[in-house]
Amino acid sequence: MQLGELEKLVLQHFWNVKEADAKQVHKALGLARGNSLNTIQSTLDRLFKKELLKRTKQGHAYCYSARVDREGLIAQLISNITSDFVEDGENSLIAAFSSASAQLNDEQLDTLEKMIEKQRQLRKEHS
Amino acid sequence: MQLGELEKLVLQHFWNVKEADAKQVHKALGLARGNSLNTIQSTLDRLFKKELLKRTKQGHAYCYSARVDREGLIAQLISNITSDFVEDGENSLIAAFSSASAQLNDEQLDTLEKMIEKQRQLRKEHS
DNA sequence: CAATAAACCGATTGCCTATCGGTTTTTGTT
DNA sequence: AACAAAAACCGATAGGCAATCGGTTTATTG
Repeated sequence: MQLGELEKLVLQHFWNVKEADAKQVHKALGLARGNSLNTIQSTLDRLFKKELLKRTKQGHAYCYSARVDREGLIAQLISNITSDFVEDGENSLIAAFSSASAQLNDEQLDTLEKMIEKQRQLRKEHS
Repeated sequence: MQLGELEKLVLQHFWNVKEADAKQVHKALGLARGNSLNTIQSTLDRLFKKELLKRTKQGHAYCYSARVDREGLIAQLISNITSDFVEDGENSLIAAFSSASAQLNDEQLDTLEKMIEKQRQLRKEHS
């Protein structure tokens, strides 16, 4: 799945603002870039069709919000882009991690390990 | 950097065969797909320009070989695709790892940790 | 210095994002 | 119910890139 520049901006916006309709997104992003409201609408629609945003009719306008969080999208993008190069189609994310870890130096491996610990910790707290 | 289907196939080929010229790649991949030799040449050239293959004049023909290994390419793709969504421009690979790890379950975190250990082990052996 | 093989150039197609104008549909109001 | 305003929807265009090749130029080699 290919993401254009505007699409990325819009996604980032929805990781900050819970929800918004086309007009609001236009005001927040489009005006500064000189986009028409229509351009914003098309982009929202494309992201909806890609299942990255969800929407509900709120009165007259669609109200959009993120369907995936930042972490989820990143994981999905990694899987997509690397799935052709890794075995284990079941879990191309793990496989990609594994491959990419070869590029890290010792210090970075440490960092990564700490992140794993932090993840585990987060989960304990949440349960 | 966007990779097409044929480009991916060609890259994979060069992770198996050290080096080859256009004619050989054509024989190995192109014929089965019904590609002309020219199509293969264009693709090799595009990959060369993307700095994913290197080449040297060998007699009359260019002899191509991989410029990045599988792990390096995967790491690069991850960095490219995620750099717009992660802080730490210095190290979008680590940042991407960190983000994506939120998507893994406990078992997968274990797996990942074992991979890190394996990496460390490999390095000890190599030194 | 020919003959041949490969590189190089340019054109076309197809797919996708970005971009809008214009038309249709919906909604809230009188 | 009729209408005005707002939003959705449709269709068209432009631009970028991979894929695809035909044809021309250049280079190699006997």
